[in-house]
Formats: sequence, structure tokens, C-alpha cells
Amino acid sequence: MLISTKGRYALRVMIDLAEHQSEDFIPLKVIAERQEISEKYLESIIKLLVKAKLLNGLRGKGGGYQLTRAPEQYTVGSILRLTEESLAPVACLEDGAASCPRMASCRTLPLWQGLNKVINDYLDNVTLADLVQSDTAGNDYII
Amino acid sequence: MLISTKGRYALRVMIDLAEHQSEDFIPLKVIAERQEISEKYLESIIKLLVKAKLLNGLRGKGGGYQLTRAPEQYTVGSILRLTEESLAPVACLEDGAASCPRMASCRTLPLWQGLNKVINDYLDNVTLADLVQSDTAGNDYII
DNA sequence: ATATTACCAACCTTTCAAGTAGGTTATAAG
DNA sequence: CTTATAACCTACTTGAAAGGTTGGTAATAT
Repeated sequence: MLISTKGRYALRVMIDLAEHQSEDFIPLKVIAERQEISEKYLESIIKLLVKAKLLNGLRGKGGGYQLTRAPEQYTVGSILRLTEESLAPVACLEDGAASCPRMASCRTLPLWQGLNKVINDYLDNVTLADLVQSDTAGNDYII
Repeated sequence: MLISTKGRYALRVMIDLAEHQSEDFIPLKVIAERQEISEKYLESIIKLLVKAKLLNGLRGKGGGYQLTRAPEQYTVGSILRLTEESLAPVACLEDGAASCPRMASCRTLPLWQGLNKVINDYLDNVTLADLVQSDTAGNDYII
């Protein structure tokens, strides 16, 4: 499995916020309830999104979270890469992987590189806006 | 990570056998040495390949393993699906996954289905023969 | 008869996803 | 200036699965 719950939840949070943009700051509690995800677990995920400036966090009464940009400005790839350590399909393509001694003669490396590209290209060509709009016309990510 | 060592090793075994097709049956020991993989671990992987008829196994002196078909007849996808439980990028698309109550309204499902298709299409369009030949002309799986 | 090699079942060990628990700091409103 | 709210922070627990070992049994060629 390539995408863990962490990444899937992160994406759902972003979509939730994109769908409620008019309501200013939205508390974690509200998002957790709407998405039926444990508050505490969601907290640890949202923290990553704030640290990477994908979200603004505001403390205190009336506080919560909001997007820092328009939904069109976020690619799914950029969101998932934050929470998923790596989107690489195999260990040897992960960041900081020990360089493999078999690399030069590896029969499978080009295959994995190709797969990696296909995955990343796909995810980088879908934006948050594509996932929010109910009108699906023109969305070529739909199979 | 989508592809575990199990799947990667399985593919390397298949490539190894494809590259030594003239030598009749090749013992596990020889494959393990050439590929620098633990004999015992490899054994458990090869067992799956034999059971699924991707390989022939012959016991006794002069025994070992050989391909049951020509390398062009094996897709990478068919090999990996054997060893990898599932190539699904997310849990909800795995075989036998509990049907999700959010399915009908899920904003992300089409995205995951599209990703799943992209991955499987890619892997089903590369054959063992593509990975063996050193002449890479016409291999569009190479990025 | 013996060496060789596939086949089989059970167990171990480490890692990591997934989730909890319990606090501290900033902010708005009364 | 106190109180409620809500983000922020650190550490721990748990369960499952990847990755691998151990110790055998059955078939085959010489």
C-alpha cells in the first residue's frame, strides 16, 4: 500500500477546509467530527500541514485552521508528500536510501523509475479544486 | 512503499531465470548466490511462483527451477500481484476490503481509482522480456 | 545406497503505522 | 484580568506485518 491513513486523512482535511472556505477559521474539533476521525490523531497530522504552511492555525476562541491559498494552488502530490515520508514505490528510490551496489547493472531500476514517474505525474496533476467541485466535467483524473 | 522486497526478489528471480534459459533447471542455491539473497528466504518466495505455475520445479540431482513460458508471456504486473497481496495504492481498494460507508460521497475515491489504474496499466505493459534485453530500443517503460 | 535438491511447517524479530494520554501556550470575550 | 477556548507539544502504547530462520521430509539422478 502506497498511501497510508495519514496521507488519506491529510487530504480529507484539506478538502474539508476547501469546501468550507467562507467560514473563516475552523476548529480541529469540527473537522474531526465531520470527517469521523479521532481528534487526537488528526491533531498530529494537521501539525505537519501547518508547519509546511499549507494551513494557517489560529489559537484561542474563534481560532482553528484555514487554507493559506486557493484550492487550485495545491496539488494532491504536494499534500501527500508531506505526510507520507515518501511516495516512492520501492525502497531504493526513497530519499536517503543507501545507494545500491547493484545499481549500475540493475535490470529493474528503470522499471521502478518509470513507475515512480507515472505515480508522481498523476498525483501532481490533480489539485484540491478538482476534488472539491461536484461537477466533474473536464477532470481527466477520473478513470 | 508499494512494492516490498518479496515482490522485488520475485521479479529478480524471474529475470535471472529468463537470462539463463538455456541451462535447463537452475537450483535455488545458484539463483540465491547470483542475486545475493538468502537461500531460505528466497525459497519461500519461489514456492509462490511454482504454485502459481509461473515456474517449474524439479527435485533431486540436476533439479532446480525453470520458466514455464517465454519471457514475453509474463507481465511484470502478473508476477508482482502474486507476491504482493495487492498492488492497490490505498486500503479501500484492496481485495476483500470492508466496503466503506463513505463510498458514495467520497471525494477521494475517484482519485484513488485513477491512481490504481495508472499503476496497474503501467505494470501490465512491461514483460519479463523487456527487462532482460540489454538493447532498450522501443521500450517505452523507460522514462 | 547416497548425495542432491525441491518442498513444507512453524517460529522469531524488528519495524512502523496508528492511535492515546496528558500536558502547556496563545487568544478572544466578559 | 480572569476564564473558556483551541492550538501546540512531547512521550508513550499497541498490533500487525515485513523480513527472515530453523529444522525438518520427499523425490530424483548417479
